[in-house]
Parts: sequence; structure tokens; C-alpha cells
Amino acid sequence: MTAREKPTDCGGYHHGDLRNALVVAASELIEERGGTDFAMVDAARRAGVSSAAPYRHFKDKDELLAEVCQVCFLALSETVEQQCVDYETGTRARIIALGTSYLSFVIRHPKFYELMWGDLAAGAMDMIEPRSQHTGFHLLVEALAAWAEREQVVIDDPARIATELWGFAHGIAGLKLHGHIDHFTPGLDVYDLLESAATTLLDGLSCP
Amino acid sequence: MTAREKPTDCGGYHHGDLRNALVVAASELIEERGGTDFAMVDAARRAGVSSAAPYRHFKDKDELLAEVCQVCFLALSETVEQQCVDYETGTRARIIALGTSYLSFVIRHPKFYELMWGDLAAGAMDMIEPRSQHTGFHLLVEALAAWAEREQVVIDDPARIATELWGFAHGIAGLKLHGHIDHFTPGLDVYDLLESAATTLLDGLSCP
DNA sequence: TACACTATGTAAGTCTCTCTTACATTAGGT
DNA sequence: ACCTAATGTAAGAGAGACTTACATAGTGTA
Repeated sequence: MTAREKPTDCGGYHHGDLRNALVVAASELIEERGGTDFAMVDAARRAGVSSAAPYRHFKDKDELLAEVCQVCFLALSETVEQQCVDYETGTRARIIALGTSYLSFVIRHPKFYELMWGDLAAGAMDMIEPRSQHTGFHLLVEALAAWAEREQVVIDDPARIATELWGFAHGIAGLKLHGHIDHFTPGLDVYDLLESAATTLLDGLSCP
Repeated sequence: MTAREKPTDCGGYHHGDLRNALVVAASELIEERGGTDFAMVDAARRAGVSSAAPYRHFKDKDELLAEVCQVCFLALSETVEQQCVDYETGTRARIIALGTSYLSFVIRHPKFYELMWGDLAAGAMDMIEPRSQHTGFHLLVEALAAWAEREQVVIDDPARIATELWGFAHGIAGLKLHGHIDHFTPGLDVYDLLESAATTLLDGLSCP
């Protein structure tokens, strides 16, 4: 989860790229301390400025976290997009790859889970909307529609099935991260689980 | 989400049931203010005691919240258990009712979502474990096994399928509460979605 | 009843953290 | 060179979590 580019160093009284540096610092602190419970002044010190400086760029701590949240969602959609290009359009493998890469991203960034899926994120979502045309969700809808056409399966609403699969991946990720899966079904591999669930679901769609 | 019984009033210097009263007060504050961002002193005042009194009963605020969290999970499993008894064992309806009641509970208590599925809850889980034999999850496993037997479907591991369905319900709830479903597929009814997803999954299992 | 002991409450204060205010410095345009 | 806007600093106000020293109440025991 690298947040954009590193800040351009410039040593003088004026930082030059403080806003961005603070986003990077906040991301690092979240990764290191396992959550958003770092002090604003820590992010400021890490960027080499005083405790009041961040408030020139962010109204409050939540606004900084919202920006970090956006960066995370951009990284998520980029990851998902990159992972699926290796798989041919219309194949089950592509659909499964979309789900797996989503699940993998969420699980590989546990420290960012609260930030991305907590209350704060709901507000931050509005700013990501403009990008929504290229988001992973639409890739999933397209992948499903292509699969249905190729397999001669009738699907009235691919977006609906996409939401089901998304819910799957999202739910599995949440349950895994909070230890519920390890508690109730220890040893279960979540990637296997996602693949078999998706497979069964597609089976159910293409059944008579 | 009513937390146990109301505290026994007793007016004197000693409260008599402060620990419980604080859990109730905290629950009310979460409901009213929409999260766990209430001040410890507010819960204390609501129970009619000073700001330091709660620390006689809870090590810190997290410990109070953990207790509220436990109450929530007890309420959840009770709700799920009560909802499913109306449906005959071995039917699809029972399986779907288990999922629907779970989804419904989570969605009807949005203010408690962070508390129940956030980082704090992971620690609070250990104390609920003793009850896990009667938790909703095992009802789901049993319902699936009964259905498979009745329908002559071979399922090697009902717990695995149960986890898939749980993930479904959990994911749909999370996506709905954070506005993602309304954003990408506006107007979609999540209960319909859960039912059709579960149906398709069972179709996939009972297919050739 | 008298006494000790423990549980539970209060008052007052400390510490940390967010955010504000008043002032200082710098970059860039004219 | 000078003005202005942007961006930084120093100092502190205020909120809220938690602590410490002390007060009060119930309970068991002689």
C-alpha cells in the first residue's frame, strides 16, 4: 500500500509537498501501529513539521484519514484490474481471479480494514465516485456477462450476480480477518472457499 | 438491542447494580450518537455516578465496550435461533431464514456494526466462545446437513458450505450498511439478493 | 453493640491528543 | 523592492481517558 510518490524533499521553511507527505506518513503509521489511533502530531513529526502544520492541508484528522482511504481504494481497484487481465474474457477463471484478487488485497492489508470499511469510509466514498466507471465492480459485471454469453446461460441482471459474488468475497474477507473462520472452521483456506463458492454459484446459474 | 434487565434502582451512596447500568447506558449512547464515540463520563452520568466510578467495574473504556459487544452477540444468536424454528428441518426455507434473520439483525442495528465487527470485537470473542455450541453457525450447519440428506445431495463438509453462506450474508450486510450496494446497484433489495444467491448456491450443489 | 474489612463511591488532578489563534517566513507576481 | 497568498511555528485551550487519595456503606465477627 504505497501512497502515491514519496514527498519531494526540500529542506527549507516550506515543505513543498506536505499534504502528500502527510498521507504517506499516516499510511506508514497505520501499518506500523495497526490502526488509525496514531496522534496527528506523529504524522506531522514524521513529515518534519510542527503539530499545527497539518491543519493547513486538512480540516481535521478525519479528512486526512479520508484521503488515505481514497488512496487505498485506488490501490484496490488497480490491483484487481491488473490481476484479471491474465485471464481470458468469458472464462470462469477470470471471474474467480477478480474475486480472489479482491479477497487477497483485503487480507494482505489487515491494518487498513477498519479505515476502508468503517464509518469514516462511507463519507470518503463520494470523492471516489468519478472513478467508478473503471472500478473492479464493472469488470466483474462484464466478466459475468461475457461468461453467460459464451456459456449460453441466461442472466437477466449481471450486476445482481456481481453483487452476490462481491458480497461473498467481502464477507469471507471480513470473517477471516476477525478470526471467525479460524474459530468455526479452523484450517479452512479462504481462497479455496471463495473459488468453490463461486464455482457452485456459476454451476447453479448454468444448471437446467 | 436491549441489554439484559434494567438496573435495580436504589438511590443511596452505593448504586447496587452499576456494572450492568453502565452497559445499558453505553448501549443507549451508541444507539443515540451512532457509535462508540461517547465519553466515559456520559455513561457514568446516565447511571447517576461520578466519572471515576466506572473504573471500579471496568479496567478501561474498551472493557466496557467489549461487554456491550458480548451482549450484542448474544442478542444476535438468540434472534437467529428464534427466527428459524418456524421452518421445518431439511427445507431450503430454513436455511434461507437463518441467513435472512442474520442479515436483518445486522442491518437493523447499524449503530452497532463497528462495535460488533471492528477490531475491538476480535478480543471480546474469546468470552463468547463457551456459548458457541448453540450459536447460529451450528444451526446453519445442521440445516444444511438435513437439507442435503433429504434432497439426496452429497456434501462432504456442511461446515464449509455454511461458511460460504455466512460469508454471503455477512458481506451483503456490510456492503449495504456502507452504501456500496445502493451506489452500484440502486434499488436492489438485499433480502431478495440473499435469497436468490442462497437458492442458486443450493441449485449448484444439487445439480449433476 | 463495637470493630474491622472489603466493596464501591467521590473529588481533584494528570496526561495525551485534537484543534485554534496569533504571528513568522517564503514564493511569486507586478 | 513590495504586496499578497500560501504555508509554516509557538503556545495554549478544551475534551476526554485514566489515576490517586479519601469517604461511605454493607457485612461478618466478637
